[in-house]
Amino acid sequence: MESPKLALIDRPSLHEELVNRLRDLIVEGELPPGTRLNERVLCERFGVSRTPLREAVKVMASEDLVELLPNRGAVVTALTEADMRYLFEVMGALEALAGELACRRIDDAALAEIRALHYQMLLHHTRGELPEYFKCNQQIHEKIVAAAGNPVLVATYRSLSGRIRRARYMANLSQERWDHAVHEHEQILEALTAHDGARLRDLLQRHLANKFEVVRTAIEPAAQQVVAEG
Amino acid sequence: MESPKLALIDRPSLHEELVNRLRDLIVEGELPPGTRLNERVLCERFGVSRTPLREAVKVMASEDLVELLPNRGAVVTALTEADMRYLFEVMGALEALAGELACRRIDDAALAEIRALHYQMLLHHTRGELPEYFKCNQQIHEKIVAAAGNPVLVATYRSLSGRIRRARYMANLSQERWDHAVHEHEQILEALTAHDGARLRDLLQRHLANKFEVVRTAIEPAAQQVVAEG
DNA sequence: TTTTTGTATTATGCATACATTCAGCATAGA
DNA sequence: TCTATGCTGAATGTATGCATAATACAAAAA
Repeated sequence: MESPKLALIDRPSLHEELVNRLRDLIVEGELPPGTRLNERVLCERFGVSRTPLREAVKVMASEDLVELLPNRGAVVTALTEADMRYLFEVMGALEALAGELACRRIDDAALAEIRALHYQMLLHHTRGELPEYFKCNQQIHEKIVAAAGNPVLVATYRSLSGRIRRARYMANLSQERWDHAVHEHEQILEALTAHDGARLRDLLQRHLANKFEVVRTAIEPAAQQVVAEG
Repeated sequence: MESPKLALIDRPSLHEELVNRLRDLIVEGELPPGTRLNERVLCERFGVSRTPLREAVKVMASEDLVELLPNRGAVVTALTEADMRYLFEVMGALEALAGELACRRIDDAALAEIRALHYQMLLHHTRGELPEYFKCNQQIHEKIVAAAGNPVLVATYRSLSGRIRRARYMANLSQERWDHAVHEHEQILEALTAHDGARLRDLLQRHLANKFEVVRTAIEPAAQQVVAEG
């Protein structure tokens, strides 16, 4: 009698929980780039001691979410336009790979899920509900990556994606660009349905490149703000 | 008068140093997969207290070099054959991207460096010096990735590469496969010299796929050993 | 003999205390 | 008035202490 996996309670350790909480604070903009992470303040805020907090900060530093200044603690990483370009470049390659693999490996259930998300996204588009649109959009991309059936790919993608999600929150794209993005998603769904790996690869890579353009214009004012604060 | 960067002494913090040391121990096989990391033992070994050691372990866990068992510490991650395949799949995509970008962005100096490494590698091949060959090989791939001029790509590649380097150490490839790998490298250098991005992309991706086959056969006995220990 | 339960030991998780470094400010000298 | 130097406070880096969870072993019961 051994079916342990189901009953396993995985209570996340404190430092893991802190990584998540801190990541959220950064993504949601409560800790904008350049902010210094004061240990005492954060300890009081979360009601924990310094040890797990510091462990969390170190992990976040290894993920480039914060930067460690020797003897001066950690500051939230500020993404320059160049950094964004680098990130999108790599994510483009990862999504391209994901698309190609997904076309080979995806099953009908997963395809149906993505299709459902797609039409829900279309709805949000016609209603002009930008945040909900972004959410669906993000989920579709994650599902495609997941459909590739490669856990390393998923983890790598998620890590990079987490670093630009902050920029997504402030993205305010024009109606024209929005329409175009939706059109690209139509094509993406077509290619995936047809299991046309080569086409999906190209579509996703170009889609990412366009997305970068959107974000690029969006972060410019924010970048200036950071400079002003620094 | 502000040219500070040159004089900056960046003494790596203790936990960073520990990450490097521990990583080396894992890569060199002194801490084989499945080994439990006993904090007290490691603290005595490195002459540090538990705090920085624990920070290092948490960072390594976020890089999947070790696995955290709640209340039972960390164990060195055991790579299954499937894990290796996943890793090579993603690294193949990254190297493919690197190759394409490198053809566009590489300068003559970097190209000359890679060429020098290449011929040194050939020398080690003809002399049958496997470890030295691996070293040159690894450096060539890293240089190509670096030539792509994308720091995110470099960091991502390095992280994944670090996880399979252990397997490389025990790889014992046949003369036939070795000759073939060298031949592939000849073609890689050709494509890079010709700045033929599309070709280099294909070459690198196939090269990685072949490399996986080599490593795959190499890790089988090791995998069984892990099972026996567990 | 096998299984189960209780106890002791050990190691981890978290909290706290000590040491060191850095930044800010004030003061003294030019 | 401006600059440089020394001091003070505060925050980080490191070490250690305490509580708890897990493992191993032993003993008892089936």
